[in-house]
Amino acid sequence: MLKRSSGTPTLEEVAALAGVGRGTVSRVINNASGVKPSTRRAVQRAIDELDYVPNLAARSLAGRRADAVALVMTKTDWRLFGEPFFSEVVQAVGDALTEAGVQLLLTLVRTDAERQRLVEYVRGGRIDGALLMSVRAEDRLPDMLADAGLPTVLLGRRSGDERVTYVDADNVGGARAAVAHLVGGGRRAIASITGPPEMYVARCRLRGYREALKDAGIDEDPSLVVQGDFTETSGRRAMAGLLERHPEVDAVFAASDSMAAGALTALHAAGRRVPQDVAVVGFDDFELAEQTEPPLTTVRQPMEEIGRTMVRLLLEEMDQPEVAWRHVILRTRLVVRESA
Amino acid sequence: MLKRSSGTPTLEEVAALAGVGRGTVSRVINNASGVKPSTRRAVQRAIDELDYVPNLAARSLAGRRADAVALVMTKTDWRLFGEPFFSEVVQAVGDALTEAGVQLLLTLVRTDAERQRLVEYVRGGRIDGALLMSVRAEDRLPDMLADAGLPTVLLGRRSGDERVTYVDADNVGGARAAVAHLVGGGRRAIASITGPPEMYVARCRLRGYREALKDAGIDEDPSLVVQGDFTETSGRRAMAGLLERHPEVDAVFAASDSMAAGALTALHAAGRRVPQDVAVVGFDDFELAEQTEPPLTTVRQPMEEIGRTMVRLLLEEMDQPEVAWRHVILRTRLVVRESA
DNA sequence: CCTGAGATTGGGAGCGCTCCCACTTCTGTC
DNA sequence: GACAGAAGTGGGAGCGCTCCCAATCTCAGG
Repeated sequence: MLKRSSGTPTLEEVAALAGVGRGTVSRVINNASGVKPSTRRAVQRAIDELDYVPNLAARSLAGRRADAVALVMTKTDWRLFGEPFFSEVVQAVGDALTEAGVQLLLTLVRTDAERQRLVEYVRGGRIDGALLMSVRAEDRLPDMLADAGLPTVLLGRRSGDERVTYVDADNVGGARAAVAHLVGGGRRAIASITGPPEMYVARCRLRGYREALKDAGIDEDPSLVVQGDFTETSGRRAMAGLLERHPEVDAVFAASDSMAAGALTALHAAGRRVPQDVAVVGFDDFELAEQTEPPLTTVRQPMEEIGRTMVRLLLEEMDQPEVAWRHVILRTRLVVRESA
Repeated sequence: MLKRSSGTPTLEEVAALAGVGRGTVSRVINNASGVKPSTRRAVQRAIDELDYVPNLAARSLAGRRADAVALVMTKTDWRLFGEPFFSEVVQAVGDALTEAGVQLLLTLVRTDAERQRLVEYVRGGRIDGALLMSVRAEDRLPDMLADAGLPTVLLGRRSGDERVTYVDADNVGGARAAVAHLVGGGRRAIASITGPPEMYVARCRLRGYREALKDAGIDEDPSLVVQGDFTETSGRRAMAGLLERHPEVDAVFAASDSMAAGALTALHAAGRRVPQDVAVVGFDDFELAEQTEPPLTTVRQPMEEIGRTMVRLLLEEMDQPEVAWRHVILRTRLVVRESA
C-alpha cells in the first residue's frame, strides 16, 4: 500500500502518518464519537499536514448514499426562476443543504426523456432525495419519485389531499388577512384578481378572499372575481376589464404582486388614485413591491423559512423512511405599505 | 457472489444472466467497440430484463472521474438568474451536458466558506470541471480553479487579457452594428446608456458605440454617454437625465434591453415618440423585447450557442489537459423591430 | 494485584465498476 | 491444413471509503 505519496492523499496515508488505523481516521473525519481526544488531535494534525480531502465517490460507494439531493424544476418553473419568491427559496435551500454537507443538483425536467433520466439518477444512486418546486396539479412526478422510495419534498401542494411531504405558506390565512385589511379600511366593493384555478395555491387565495368577505358580512359578487395567470400583463388586463364593468370598485386583492403591479398600471391609466379611489393588496412581497407607485401593501411569505423547512423535512425523511409524509404550513404576514 | 438477487441489480448480475464476463457488460454499457453484435444484443437483453442501471458512485471511483461539472454562480450572478439571457444560457448548458451524460451541479459561492467548500469539492473528486457565469473583473476564483488544474470555462471574460478559457459574444461588433443602424437611419445626436465600467462587457459595448460614431465621422460628445447598471431603473433614470441635459438627442443605444426598456418609459413620460423623435436600440434581445412599446430593436446574443459552446470547450478541456486555454467569440445579430 | 465492563482501536471484507492483460476464437493467407 | 494476426472475451486487481467485529486498553471496584 501507500505506493503513491504523490497525488491526492488517501485516508490510508493519513492513517499511516498519524500512526493509527483506517477506522480511526474515518471516525475522525465523520465526527463520530468514540475516539480519544488525544488521538483525534493527532489524526487532525495528519489531515492538516497532508491537506487531506475525502474522496466522495468512494464514500458514496461504501456508504451507500450520495450526499446529494436534486432540485427538480419543470419547464414552467424555470421561467419562475427569476421570480424573487423562487430564488429566495432556492437560496435558503442551498444554504441549509450546504450546512448539512449535502450537494444540490439542479435538474431540469422538460421532456419525458429527461424525466426518465431523473429516474435513472435516482436508481443509479446518485441522489438521496428530491425537492420539487412548484408542482402542477396534474403532475405525477412527485408520486413517481415518492413511490420509488425516494425522499421527496414539494414546495406547495397540488391539492388539499396531498400524499407527499410538502411545505406551504398559509395562503388562505394570508389572503383572508389581506382582504380583512381592506374591509377594515372601509372598502366594500372589493374585487379579486385570481391565479389559474388549476393551481391549488390560486384556489386557496381565492378561498381566503371569500372567507374574509363572509366574515365581514359582505355578499360576494362573482363578477368582481377575475382570473389572471400570475403575470403582470394578466393583472393589467384584468384590472382594465374590471374598471369597465365595475367602475364603483374601491379595492382589489390580487393573488400575486406581479398581478397587483399590473393592476396599478391599469388604475393609473384609468386615472384612479391609489389608495384614495382604489386600494390594492398583493401577495408575495416581491422585491419590487417597495418600489411600485405607490409602494404595495402585500402578504409576505416566509421564503427563507420555507426553504429551510423543506431541507429539514427532506433530511428527516432520509433518516426516518418509516414516516409516510409530513405537511408543514407556515404563517404569512401582512406588510402594510401605501397602496391600501 | 450474486448473493442478492433483490435490490438494485449489479453489473455482475447482468453478466451472469447474459452468460458473459463483467468486462463485456462494461463494454456494452459504455458503448465501447470490440463486442460482437450478437453478444451485444444478448447483454442488452439482460440489461433490459433486469432493468439494470449502473451505479454511478462505483463508476466514478473506478473510473476516476465524476461525470459532473459545477455551474458556479456568485451572489451577484444569482440576481441575474432571472434574466432571460442567463436562463437561456443555463438551459442550453443543461441540454448539452445531458446529451454528454454529465451532471450539472448548481453551486452558489457567496462567502469565503462556500468558496472553500467548492475547492474541497474539486479536490474531493466530485466534479470534473467548472462553468463560471458572469465573472467580475476582480474575481480571482477562475484562476484559483484553473491553477488547481480543473477544466474551467467562463461566460464572458474579465479583461482583454484573459488566461482562462471563455466564450463570449462579439460585444464590440454588436454595439457597432447597432449604432451604425442608428446612423443609417439618419440619426446624429446618438446617446448611449452604458453598464458599469468595471464590467468588461460594458466597456466593450461602449467601445463599439465609439467606433461606430467614428466610422460615421461623428464627433463623440462625452456628455451623451451615461452610466447605468444594466437594470431597468437605471435606464429610466439615465434617459430622464439625458433628456434634461440634451433635449436634442435623437437616438439612444442602451447596453442592455432592460436599460432600453427603462429608457422607453422615460421617453414616454417625457412625451417623446419612439422612433419618430428618438430611436432606441438595446442589447440582448430578451424575451420582453418584442413586447415593449414599441417593440425593441436590439442586438441578439446567441445564447443557445454560447451555452453549447461552453460545454463543448469544457469537455474538450477535460479530454486534452495540455491545452492551456481557448477563447471563442460568437457573432451577434441585429434584430430590427420598431424602436429604431 | 486481579477481574470485567466499557472505551478505543485495527483492519478484513466488501461497495460496484473500470482497466488492462492474458487467453480464446476467428479470419485470411500461403 | 497450419499459422500469424486480428477480433473478441474473461476476470484479477484495484479505486478509497465505511461497516463492523474482534482485539486491546483502561480503570473502578474488590
